Amino acid sequence: MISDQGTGLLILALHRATHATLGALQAGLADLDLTASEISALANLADGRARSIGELAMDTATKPTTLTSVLDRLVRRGYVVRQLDPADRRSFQVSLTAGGRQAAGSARAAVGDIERAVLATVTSADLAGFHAVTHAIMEVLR
Amino acid sequence: MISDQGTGLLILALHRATHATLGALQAGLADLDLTASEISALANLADGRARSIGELAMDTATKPTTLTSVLDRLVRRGYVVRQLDPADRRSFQVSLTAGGRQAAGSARAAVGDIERAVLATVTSADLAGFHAVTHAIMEVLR
DNA sequence: TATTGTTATACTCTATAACTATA
DNA sequence: TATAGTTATAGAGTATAACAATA
Repeated sequence: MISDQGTGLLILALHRATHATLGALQAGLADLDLTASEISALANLADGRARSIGELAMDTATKPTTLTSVLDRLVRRGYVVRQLDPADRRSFQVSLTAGGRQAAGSARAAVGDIERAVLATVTSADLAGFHAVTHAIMEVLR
Repeated sequence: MISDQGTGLLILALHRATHATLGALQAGLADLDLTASEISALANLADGRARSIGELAMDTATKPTTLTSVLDRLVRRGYVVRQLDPADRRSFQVSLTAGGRQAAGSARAAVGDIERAVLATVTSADLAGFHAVTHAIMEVLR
């Protein structure tokens, strides 16, 4: 049943779910000692595609200035590398190292574990609706 | 179309949408000079119901220790009050002041503005699906 | 001139552990 | 003993503005 018509409950539910998943991910990946932002960066990079800082900032909905320190830590731990983009030497291409691929795999797996548990209890129409709403949010705020 | 089956894309989409709305809310409420956590606390209290710190922590999916400083600032600005719960004097009842009701109303309105724009572009089945998924997330992580 | 990303700075968010008061 | 919330502490997230290098 639909009970909110612009009351803000949709956004509050969104935020609650996000906070809850971030907390669970940090707990589930406690042995890797990763912060929420580090998990988010790794989970996004887990597809193996190299990205500029700006692209990664868009993917994680953060700002480049935030990513600087997140990436500094991931570089220090040997999980990612920054390589100058030959095509635009103002910009870096960020990619995973071999060790980083393993950590990113764990992050993506932990995210996937939560997701599978959720998918087991909703219909595919529900899932499609969820994606439609999050997509609409990004469009509205674009 | 449904393209993810436990790949983690659902959770990544959730986090992106949250970050995007928090950024937009802070920008839209710039004249009130509120942080994301303050907006979240006010938006939750906007229904007028007094809550214990623990309840508010559950509503916002944060920890009581985080709320201490958030509430300190809101108290200092005259938006909320902490009153000892006579029924359990270890605990506080947090509620809005008159000024706080106004600020909370603005926060809830800003949240509602985004929500209405989103609702205008999705079906009610999509919305129901969204709620089913966020609810399932909270259940899975409970 | 505009853009990419970093640096510097100043707050805010967050967790853990220790603590106080109450149950 | 257990629970509600605060305090202390330390590290991480965030924004803004200034900056360097490149386009």
